[in-house]
Amino acid sequence: MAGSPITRTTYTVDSLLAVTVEVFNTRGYDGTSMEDLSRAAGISKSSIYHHVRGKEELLRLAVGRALDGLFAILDEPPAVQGRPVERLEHVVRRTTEVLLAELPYVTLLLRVRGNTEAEIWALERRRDFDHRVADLVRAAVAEGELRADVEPRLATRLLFGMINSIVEWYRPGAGPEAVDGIPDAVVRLAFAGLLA
Amino acid sequence: MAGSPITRTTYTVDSLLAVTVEVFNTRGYDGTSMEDLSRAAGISKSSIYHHVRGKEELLRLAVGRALDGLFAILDEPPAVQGRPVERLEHVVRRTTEVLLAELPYVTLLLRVRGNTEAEIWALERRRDFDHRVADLVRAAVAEGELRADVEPRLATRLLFGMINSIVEWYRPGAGPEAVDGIPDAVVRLAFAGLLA
DNA sequence: TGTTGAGCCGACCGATCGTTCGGTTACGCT
DNA sequence: AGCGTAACCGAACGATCGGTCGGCTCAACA
Repeated sequence: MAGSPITRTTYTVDSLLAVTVEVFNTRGYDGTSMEDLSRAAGISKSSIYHHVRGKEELLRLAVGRALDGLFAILDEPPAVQGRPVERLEHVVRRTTEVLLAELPYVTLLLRVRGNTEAEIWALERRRDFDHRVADLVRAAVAEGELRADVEPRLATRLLFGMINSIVEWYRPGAGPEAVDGIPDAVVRLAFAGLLA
Repeated sequence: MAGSPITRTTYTVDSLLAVTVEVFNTRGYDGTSMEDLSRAAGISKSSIYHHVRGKEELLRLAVGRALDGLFAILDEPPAVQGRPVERLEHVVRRTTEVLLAELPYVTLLLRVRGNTEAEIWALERRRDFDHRVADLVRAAVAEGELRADVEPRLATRLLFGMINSIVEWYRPGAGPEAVDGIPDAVVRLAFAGLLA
């Protein structure tokens, strides 16, 4: 009932967004001009305005997609039932997986600083996500499952700082097997540390 | 032989740089106009060009300062002698301390993406730093002091991703005692993990 | 006290910014 | 075949960009 089964040469909002996010991530949002986008998309600058209201809407759509993926994790069954430490491990592993699956969108999300209205909205949703994870860490500490000599809020920040830093260096390419090792490594280092 | 001992109301390159870096960090480098800088510094736009060649030189000076602080760590005695795992722990702790001490400059450094010449130069120096730390991790693994089931390069990236993420949330204010806890927490989580 | 230059200024430059607008093309539907 | 409109275009808009220029001010010094 949707798109034609034949060749598709025209842009949808989604396919335009995919091109846009790549440019945003390499040039930076402020460093990207609408002409940069038009050149990357292969259509004229003014044609972009046929699909979206403007530059900031492209940003809002992109970070919204990343946030939707991350928040969906918190509603997955293993994230809402069981021992807190196991729920936390699930969230940690799945967050890493979603970050890798939606890499360009999450990358853009993590670079938002809050200068425009869309960015402030994204920061608020991110903070909400962080708070819900911090609650999980607190619960695990209360159960005696996690060390109590590091503040839960601080531990949460460092933990997700580690996960989020993946966007700084990971580039897909080799194959799907390269991805699989990363969530495991994250969970191991996060819970058991570097020491042998 | 240097500056007059009396009141100083005029700008030096350093004091101008301090103002500049704050603006760069809140607005972003591309999002900061020279008029933004002139407004924050309280002098006219053209006066800035009396102190520096232009916008990019301000960026180069700022990230250079951050890099100098980080590289100095690798030359400290505890970083060059002793068991690899102890040398690594020293580098981890000191990197966290330098990051906190030079917070605005390191923050700016970590946001560089490599679009201008100054940014490419900064990225190259960062990569050099990372490689030297990764060598340390490899040495510790070879000695059997660190777990061997996570690739040294990956472990290094995640470890320093955790440290570097501090710039995303830490804001000085409360007092010096708030800072002291962070390097300890980083070392504990990095080497021993979250588990109780 | 006359001179010098560091420090600063307003006015202005060409280029580029995000956006708008009127108009053209070509495909889907009847 | 003919119509409607999604998709696209070139040209231009005012605003703002980073940077330049000639000149002003005033403290330091000979």
